[in-house]
Amino acid sequence: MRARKANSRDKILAAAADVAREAGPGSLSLEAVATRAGVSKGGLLYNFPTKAKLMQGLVERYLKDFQKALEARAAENGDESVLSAYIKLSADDCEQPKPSASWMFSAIAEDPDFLAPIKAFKRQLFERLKEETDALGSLLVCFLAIEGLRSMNLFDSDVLSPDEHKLLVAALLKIAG
Amino acid sequence: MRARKANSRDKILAAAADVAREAGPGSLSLEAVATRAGVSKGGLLYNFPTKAKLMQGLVERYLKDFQKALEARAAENGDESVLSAYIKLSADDCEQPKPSASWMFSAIAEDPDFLAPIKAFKRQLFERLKEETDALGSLLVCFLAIEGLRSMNLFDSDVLSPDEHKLLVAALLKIAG
DNA sequence: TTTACTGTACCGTCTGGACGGTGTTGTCAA
DNA sequence: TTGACAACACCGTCCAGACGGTACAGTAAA
Repeated sequence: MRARKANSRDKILAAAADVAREAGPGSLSLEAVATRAGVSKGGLLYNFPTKAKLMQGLVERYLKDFQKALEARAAENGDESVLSAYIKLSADDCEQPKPSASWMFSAIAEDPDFLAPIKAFKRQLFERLKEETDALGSLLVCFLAIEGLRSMNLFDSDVLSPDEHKLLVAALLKIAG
Repeated sequence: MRARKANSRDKILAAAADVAREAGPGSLSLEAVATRAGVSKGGLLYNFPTKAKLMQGLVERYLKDFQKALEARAAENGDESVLSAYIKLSADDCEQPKPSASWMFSAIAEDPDFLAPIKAFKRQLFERLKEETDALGSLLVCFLAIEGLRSMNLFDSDVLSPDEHKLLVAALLKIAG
């Protein structure tokens, strides 16, 4: 059934992210994912015919979720700018000490091109933010700082204390206006 | 001889970085590195007994070079702050479109712990910068923005135009005071 | 003689993927 | 209504190839 299939796909994608996070990005094997998802290797290959398709699925799901979350934030307070929504969303995302996206490293190791959709999305987001604001300098600083925050979270590099994290977000929101 | 050995080590490390950049971080095999370095596999294993030692060597060389470059920048203009030196150094580093450090992804794939020295160094640098300045908010924004710049360069994500790059650096230097 | 390799042969392990099955579900003619 | 059949979702096994690492014999310079 379609429902059954969709469930399996989601279970598998979640399992892949878990394996990458816990066993390390270099240990993301199909067998490990299958075991983790409670599916046989054959079943995994049925849903994702190749490892490349699995990676692609990971990227697509990530992008879809991110876009949805951003849209929800932006719509939540209609008066607030997209940049503010992006700042707050990223701040929340980066609160978890364990990076939820270490599967990205697996994808890069497999083939750096897998991240192309993410790069494209980011460019698009930047363009959208540029249209929104007239202070390009401030936007650049904010955008890059968020990028830095996400990067640190991804690398599991806990340089900032919680207080500093809050202070940074406040400063960015102030710059964003 | 020591000179001969040291040369071989450097050649091998450079070759490893090249292979990671050109063939992709997931294709960093000992054989590929040996071939690229113009060394036999036996010779490679003579200099780096395991792949882990090779990765470790890569990290150490990177850190040593970075520290030296930063110290040189800071000493160049004695009146200038370390933060300014860090900003300028990073801006220059990130001017090359091709990321010179994609070997980092290979190291992460092998074992995320390989990056521990880099994290420690970054924490240390942050502490040093905190001592230097009294405007913590500004420092946080600058530090994270640089982190974002480096991250984008590492991921080969060319979102910023050269003009925007310059504008950003100027804005950061202004914030840094 | 020691140092710093070269070159080759080889081993054990792991991995992606192909393949042939199996049960369950849906469809449709009789 | 029912029985045949097909599509779906998945299982379990097997295999060729790649990889890290070992072992060892040879060699050329210092």
